[in-house]
Amino acid sequence: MKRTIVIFGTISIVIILLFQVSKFSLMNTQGFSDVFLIISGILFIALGYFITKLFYARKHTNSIQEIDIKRIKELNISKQELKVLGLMSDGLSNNEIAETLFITENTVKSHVSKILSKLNAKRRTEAVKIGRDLNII
Amino acid sequence: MKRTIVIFGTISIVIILLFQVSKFSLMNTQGFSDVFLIISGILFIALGYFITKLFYARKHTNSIQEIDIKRIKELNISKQELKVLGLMSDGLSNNEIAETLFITENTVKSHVSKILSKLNAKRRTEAVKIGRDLNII
DNA sequence: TCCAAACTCACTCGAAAGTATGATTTTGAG
DNA sequence: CTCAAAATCATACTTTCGAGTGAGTTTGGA
Repeated sequence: MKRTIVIFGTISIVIILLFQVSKFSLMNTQGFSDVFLIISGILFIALGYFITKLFYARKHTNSIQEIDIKRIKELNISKQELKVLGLMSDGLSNNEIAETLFITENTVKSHVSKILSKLNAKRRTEAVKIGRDLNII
Repeated sequence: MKRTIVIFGTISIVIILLFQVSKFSLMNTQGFSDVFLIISGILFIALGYFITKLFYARKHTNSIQEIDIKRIKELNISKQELKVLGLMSDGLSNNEIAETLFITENTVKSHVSKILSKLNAKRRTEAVKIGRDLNII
């Protein structure tokens, strides 16, 4: 918020200054100067460039997919289930997941089953895909 | 290539036109006009905006991980195997893959087996993970 | 404290997945 | 045209998954 205000304030000031400088230059010079016009144009283009870059940078960092906690809660997926899902997406077998989490394979199986039903998936590969698409993993 | 030339040509023309219009307007008007200056500035800013957006769009599509054809050849993965791998990563079963590609499940199995050995994976989920990491899918 | 949800585990059974081997047909590059 | 690689399919066998059911234990919040 604060940052937004500072940035937009700065931009506004720069624009106003640009216009003022432009006006003075044009008014005080009798012989009109091509060079000035070109410089002025370039400055404005540069301004457009920075503004656009700013917005793009913002959008970009936002789209670097952070895990969607809200959706996890909506789907009623528990902590342990999420861990299991993550290990599934790493390509581990039920047995390997069991060893990683210090639980039995049977327990892993029951977690997996619940994950599949909650994500509406038929297979673990599908669950992983859905999990990825929903930004859950 | 062609597209690049067209785009840059267009931009060049627009810029030149803008400068010409600016010059004429300023020379023919005795009383200097604020309105004109503002419009001119906005136009230039818009130009900067479009140019920047163009470059960003290009960079962006490039950074959206294009498939690494070189590595596919290094790993000696064939076309059909790649298709199968892609369908695996979509969470399809061997049977579904078979129906999608109009081949039998047995054939799919042999493809999958080859993929697993080529990617050094023990399971299809692992193969998918490796494939993703290597930008093969 | 009490309870629902989460976590844990087990057992069975059927369905997928994966291995191994071998054989035939297509295809593409030289 | 030729030949190797790719693609196709099959059969038999093993392993892993996943469904379904049931039940004991933890845990966090009202």
